[in-house]
Amino acid sequence: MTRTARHGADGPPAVARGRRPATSRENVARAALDLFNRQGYDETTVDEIAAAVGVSRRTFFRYYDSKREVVWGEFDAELVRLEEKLASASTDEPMMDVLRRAVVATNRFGAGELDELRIRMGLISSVPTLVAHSAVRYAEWCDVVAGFVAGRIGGAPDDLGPQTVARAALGAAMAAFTCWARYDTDDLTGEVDRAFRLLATGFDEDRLRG
Amino acid sequence: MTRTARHGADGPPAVARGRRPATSRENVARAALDLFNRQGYDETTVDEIAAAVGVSRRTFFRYYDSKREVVWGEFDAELVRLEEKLASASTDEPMMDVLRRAVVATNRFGAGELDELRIRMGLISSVPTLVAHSAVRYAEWCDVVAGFVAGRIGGAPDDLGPQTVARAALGAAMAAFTCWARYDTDDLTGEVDRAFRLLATGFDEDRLRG
DNA sequence: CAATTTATAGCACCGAATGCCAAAATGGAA
DNA sequence: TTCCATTTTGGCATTCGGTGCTATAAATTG
Repeated sequence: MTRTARHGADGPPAVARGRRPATSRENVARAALDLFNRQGYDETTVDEIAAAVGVSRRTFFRYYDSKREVVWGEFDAELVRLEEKLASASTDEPMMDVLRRAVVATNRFGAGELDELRIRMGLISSVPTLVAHSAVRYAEWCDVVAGFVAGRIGGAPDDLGPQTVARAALGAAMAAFTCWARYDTDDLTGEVDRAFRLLATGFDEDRLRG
Repeated sequence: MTRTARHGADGPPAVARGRRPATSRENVARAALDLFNRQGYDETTVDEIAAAVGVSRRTFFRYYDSKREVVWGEFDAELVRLEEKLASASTDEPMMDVLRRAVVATNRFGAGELDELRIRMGLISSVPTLVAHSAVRYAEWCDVVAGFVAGRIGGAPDDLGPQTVARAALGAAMAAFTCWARYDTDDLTGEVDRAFRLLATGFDEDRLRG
């Protein structure tokens, strides 16, 4: 991260020296998502976003490293929360239960955030460029889960066991998210919960039908 | 696919009219992989690949739609084989057993192919651009599996059940592949088999340790 | 006012990718 | 052989995302 203190979450407020920022990450994201939503992701150029915000193209790239990153918002923070939940869980609770509850917990959103989240997830799961980029972001998510699993069963996070669990868990989470984003169900956490319960039963065919 | 008959697999041989191709997909792939392997993917420009093959940059893009596609070789054909295996399986055999055996079967490679495959998989799982693109390719794989699962348990391929199984299965396959590509084990199918058995037992903790 | 700090704008540049058109190379028919 | 249809190639212009560099604008502090 080469981002300045202004964009980060930590550090003292540090009274504003120097020139004031012309906008904010939130502002840029709002303008960009609005354009993506109206005219499509690929049909929206960085120049247009910058113009909509009222800054230069070069400045856009100081707020977001790339056009695709805009859609991901503050995903980093969610990763940290997941890691904390997993680390603080009781070692008595079965591994897959801990995992399910942690993923469910990190994906609770207020009613006000759901609309924007649905737009974001709809884009991420349908625009090829963003589908592609999601693999990079989700790899970080996988690393967190693999680390947790390795801690539980022993061995390295890169071993087959932890890797299989982590990537399969990611698959379950992605399935829940895309189903939620596409259909009208408001119950995101419910979908996540169901997906992880299916996963933990080894995809029992009767349960899948039920 | 806007590719000409020459590159496709079907249609009559159709005696060569017109100008002869200056090279072939295989040729381009060999030259490209060699360069990727020696100097890195990002450090290799399309111009270099084209020069190595002895064609123009523009012609390179007639053999492969993009630089990243080169690494994927003839992945399409493998998809077709997977679909056939799944469709021809006995309906008596448990779903997850069918799936495991089909994936194992479509990933048997001769000793001569393994070295190149390891290079391909090493790139796919380590170069960010290719990690990203893998999501697009693997989405097609998921569609095949989700279709199979939906056929077994009823409902639409887009429903939560089939999507969860398909994406989790993909995760297991990816875990097996990356572990195989990184370590020295020559037993690719063994890794795939193990990953899918873990998946089908719901990640039993004892089995994971064993 | 001057010095320092921070953010911005603008420019040049690179590489991937696409559309377009002319030229080369081949086989077949007149 | 000559002409034509066919197919591939090559080169050019263009678009777009992304990066490095530099000058400048705006703000606080002394």
